[in-house]
Amino acid sequence: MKPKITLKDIAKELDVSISTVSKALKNSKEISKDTKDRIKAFAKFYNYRPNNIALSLKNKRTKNIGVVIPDIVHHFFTTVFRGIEKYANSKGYNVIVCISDESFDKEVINMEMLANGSIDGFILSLSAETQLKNDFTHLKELLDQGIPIVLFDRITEEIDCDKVVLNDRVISIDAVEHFISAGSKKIALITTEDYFNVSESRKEGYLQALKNHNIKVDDNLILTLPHGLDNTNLITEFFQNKEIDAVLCVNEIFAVQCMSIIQHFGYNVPNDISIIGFTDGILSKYSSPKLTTIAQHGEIMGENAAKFLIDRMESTEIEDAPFKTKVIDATLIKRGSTINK
Amino acid sequence: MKPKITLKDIAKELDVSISTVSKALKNSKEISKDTKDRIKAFAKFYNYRPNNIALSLKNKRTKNIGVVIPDIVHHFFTTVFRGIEKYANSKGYNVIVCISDESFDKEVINMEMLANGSIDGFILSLSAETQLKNDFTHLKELLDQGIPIVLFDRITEEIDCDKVVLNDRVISIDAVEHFISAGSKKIALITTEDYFNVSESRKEGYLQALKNHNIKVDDNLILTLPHGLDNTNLITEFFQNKEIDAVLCVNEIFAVQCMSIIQHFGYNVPNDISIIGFTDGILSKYSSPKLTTIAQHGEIMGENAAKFLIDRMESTEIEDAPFKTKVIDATLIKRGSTINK
DNA sequence: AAAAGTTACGAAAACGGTTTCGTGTTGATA
DNA sequence: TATCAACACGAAACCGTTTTCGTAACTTTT
Repeated sequence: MKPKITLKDIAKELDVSISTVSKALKNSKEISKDTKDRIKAFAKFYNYRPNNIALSLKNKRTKNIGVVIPDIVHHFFTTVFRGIEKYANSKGYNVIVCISDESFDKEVINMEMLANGSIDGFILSLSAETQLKNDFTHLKELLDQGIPIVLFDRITEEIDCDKVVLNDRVISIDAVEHFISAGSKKIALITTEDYFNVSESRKEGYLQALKNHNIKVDDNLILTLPHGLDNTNLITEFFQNKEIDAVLCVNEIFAVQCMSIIQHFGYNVPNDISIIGFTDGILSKYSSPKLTTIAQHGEIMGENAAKFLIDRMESTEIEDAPFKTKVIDATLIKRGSTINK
Repeated sequence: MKPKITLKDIAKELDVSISTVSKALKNSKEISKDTKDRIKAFAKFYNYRPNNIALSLKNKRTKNIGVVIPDIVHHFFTTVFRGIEKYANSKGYNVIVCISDESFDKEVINMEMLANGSIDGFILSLSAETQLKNDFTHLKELLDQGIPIVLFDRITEEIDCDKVVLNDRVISIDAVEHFISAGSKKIALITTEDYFNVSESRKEGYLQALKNHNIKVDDNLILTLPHGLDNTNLITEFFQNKEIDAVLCVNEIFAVQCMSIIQHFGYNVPNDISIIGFTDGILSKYSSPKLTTIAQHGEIMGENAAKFLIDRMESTEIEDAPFKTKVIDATLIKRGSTINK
């Protein structure tokens, strides 16, 4: 066991001062070539590496980013996280993850914990509870302290900061129009309770598309599911005694559940009923038929969020740049669960 | 914008020394009640929180854990991670994640980066490349420096440290015996290349079970798939012109791919061919029929790994405790893809 | 009233770096 | 030979804590 070596150790061993060692290792021309060579050789031999903590304290920056997400066992968030990690790493940053578990308190506690010096900035997607409570004082306080925040996907208008979102509304219109162009008229929507701004936008898009094509909205064709339960029965019920020829689902789980139920009733997907889901995850790729889905490009969202944050943290401008919102274009990936002309 | 307040700020403002402030906030009885009250009130008002970095430097411990996993967009690893995060958080630790992306170099670089003071210990699952190269010098060096490491799932015998693994071999035997007890005789195995020790153990279990029941091993019934490609064609080919009545797959993707292909051939699952896969993820739950799977209890593995690490880091024993290996019992979850008596 | 013990606080070192500034020694210049 | 710049290095401050130790100013004991 050989403990980590410090500047002090090197200085003592070579009988020079700590400052000389520090300068030598940074190749300062204040130090003679001879001394530099001695010190460098010694440092290399003992595998000297500067202590990150000491550097953080000195530089008042940790090169750590805090990422707070509601869930990690979730395809979309993991892809976003991968994008964040990738970009951050390429810029020399490390990523500390906290999972809010959809809880307001956990979100607050974790962020306060990290804000006391552990990180230089946050990337965050709001927990369900936070969105429900509409309480963002914790975010405001952090911004007040000068800690930059980037919100993605589950954002709020209440907070002025950089944001990365999907064009949920527009892509929903596209999806519904994809149904319509194949002749569908009775288009259903399966969504979650509205306090998620993303669900809201998707519903808006759905309604807008119907309106654009003079299709009357039928509230019976909209199913709003509660959060976190097994919804199989509700969905089964929903499809009974209804004429439906297409379904837009706000996630791929609903989509694949629909598909099972529909097929179980003896209908054919896509010929009798077409399906589109959000999230181009593993379920969509391995179902049969494969699901037509809306790819959210989580990795790109993550990269963009990380870039926003790092740019802001590293900006030396006296005047802070205005906050930006980046809209990522979702893509409709046409596969076997829809009729694609 | 109100920047973070420090002990020094409080001291100057209240005209006392820094040490007095520090002691007062820790409720030291060296300080008079009057002074303590003044300082506490002031600190509370300005929302004073000690700086984590300064504490880390002083205490020589960061309360950060480094987690290095090959992939994050992967059900098993995310569940393990959730377990780690949960337990670590409950003990006041934060988690820094690095994704090795199955690359040896990334694994090495990330770990060396973090080892310079950023973390107190590692939890790690080896990258594919590392297992292939069989080069563990980076781990040995870290252990040499006194940094504790816990390995999970993708481990190696070469390194002496705490480990958390699944009883892959035994559960594979159980799975195959579940097939046999339903009358299956022609049992196939679909696995990945062998440098994953987990695949190896699963194959051993498969072979052992056949042996136990005097079933002759047929190499044609074992399909070894390369890593990272679309294997649909290989699997389709595999099933052609063969008598197979059961398939054990080392992951749920293979399992669900098999099921699609089998059903596409017009066979019934489970009546004609039964299927069992590893990983009780989203695919297994939402396929039809639902997959009989081997639940790996990732969350429990994660909790155990975190507990091992934190116990070791916090142990004050002079003599280090011997390294332990915790075997997590997998569970066979019987669902629709097998005949369950 | 002198000695001893409390009380309540401050000074300073330490953690491991970086960086500014000062300074003794050299060699070149006037 | 006195002056000055260049060179090569060290001292010390600083980042924000904790903690040991020293010490005035009282209070208590004898």
